[in-house]
Amino acid sequence: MARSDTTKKVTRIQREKINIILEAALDVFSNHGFRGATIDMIAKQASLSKPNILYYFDSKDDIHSVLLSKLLDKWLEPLKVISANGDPVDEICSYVEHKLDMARVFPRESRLFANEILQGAPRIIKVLSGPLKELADQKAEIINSWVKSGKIEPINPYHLIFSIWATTQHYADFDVQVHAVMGNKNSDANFADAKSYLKLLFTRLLEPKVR
Amino acid sequence: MARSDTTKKVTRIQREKINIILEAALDVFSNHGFRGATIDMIAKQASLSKPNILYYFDSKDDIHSVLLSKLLDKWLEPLKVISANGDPVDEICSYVEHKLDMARVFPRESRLFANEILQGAPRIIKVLSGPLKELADQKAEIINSWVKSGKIEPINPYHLIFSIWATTQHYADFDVQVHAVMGNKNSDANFADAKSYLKLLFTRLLEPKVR
DNA sequence: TATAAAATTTACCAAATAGTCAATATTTTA
DNA sequence: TAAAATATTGACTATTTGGTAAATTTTATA
Repeated sequence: MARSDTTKKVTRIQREKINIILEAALDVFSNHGFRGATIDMIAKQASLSKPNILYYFDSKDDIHSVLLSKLLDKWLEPLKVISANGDPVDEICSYVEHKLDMARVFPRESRLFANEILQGAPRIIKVLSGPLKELADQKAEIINSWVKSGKIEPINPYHLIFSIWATTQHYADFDVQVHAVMGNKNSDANFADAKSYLKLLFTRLLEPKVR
Repeated sequence: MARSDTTKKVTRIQREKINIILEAALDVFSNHGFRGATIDMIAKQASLSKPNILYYFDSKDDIHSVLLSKLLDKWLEPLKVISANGDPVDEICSYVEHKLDMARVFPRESRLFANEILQGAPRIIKVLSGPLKELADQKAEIINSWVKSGKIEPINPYHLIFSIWATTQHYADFDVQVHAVMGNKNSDANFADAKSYLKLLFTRLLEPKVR
């Protein structure tokens, strides 16, 4: 059991070192995947010794789980914000914007998540088919109600959600490819372009046509 | 050097075993990533002994490179088909359809590619910034010409391409998440729904508006 | 400031894993 | 069918890696 797990109060050093380790581990896990990462790599990145890392965390798995569970809250949050009351196209576009900002600001978290899903999501499959599914179901219902009331064009709400996830996370998960294709262009300008493109994409899809 | 590398002619057994090994390796690499895969796993999947695998391939890296280079041809091909002469919306929709079919029929290849990109594309970065970029540039030019001639609405062609890649490959790379959210629904029906959704998405984006 | 608690390190171990090699078995061919 | 070429395997090595234990150093506290 790691030192920090005891019921005793957390010291200043524990707080600091745990943060340093998690920060380093996020770097390493997001760039190499779980199996590609080693405790030594994390230790080097954190400028700590390997046994010192294992003084704060039980195991490599332990560090990874802590990162994943911290991530999940952050990851599901933007979807929760979608409200049945707002203007449908605005609500969806805000969601797209929010998700793209996350990809820009938290690319490591996005890749950590992508790595986990790609390997079959062994550690978070229950969250996916539990809380995530419930949240998606709930928002799909809202979207369906917008369709029924004619506020947006008829679409499959689940595939709408998937396409938002896919297009936004792409800029974090596949950024190497994006940069290779776009050349050495300014990354911020690139994100700005992506944002207006995606807002257009989803606006055109949803905006009710004049009949 | 692997037996099969010599200049002598390839025997029946070599041809068969190499295929068996590559097939098994595709399974293992696509599900576990390069570092997560072991030669023992590939050997077990192929029903061969580990030294026997290494009789046909120099190393784990060697197997992986062969898979990657086989994949790249297949992966770039659909984009090549886009022609300046066809109807723009049809051309793009055919491409979307083609890419989605690839995700359905070759999910392992898609995940192999995704794994490689996620880890920074160390082995294929040159292909991305070389042939892939050139191909994308070429097709972007075609798309721009469509915009100029008013055949499609103005959009950034690179982000259009990215969004097609992202939305189609999502169904292979993130299929665990897709299935978790969609429940135990029939996978074929799911792909059919995705296809009509995506065709709608890109048609609405591109179709010139009546003015 | 002396003592207790916390933090860190050095030196390990055991398991996993990539890859080798020589011996053996099988297949092809002259 | 005998010899040559090819294919397969068991036993092995070296390295990497997750993790441990005990000794030492640093920090907090009475």
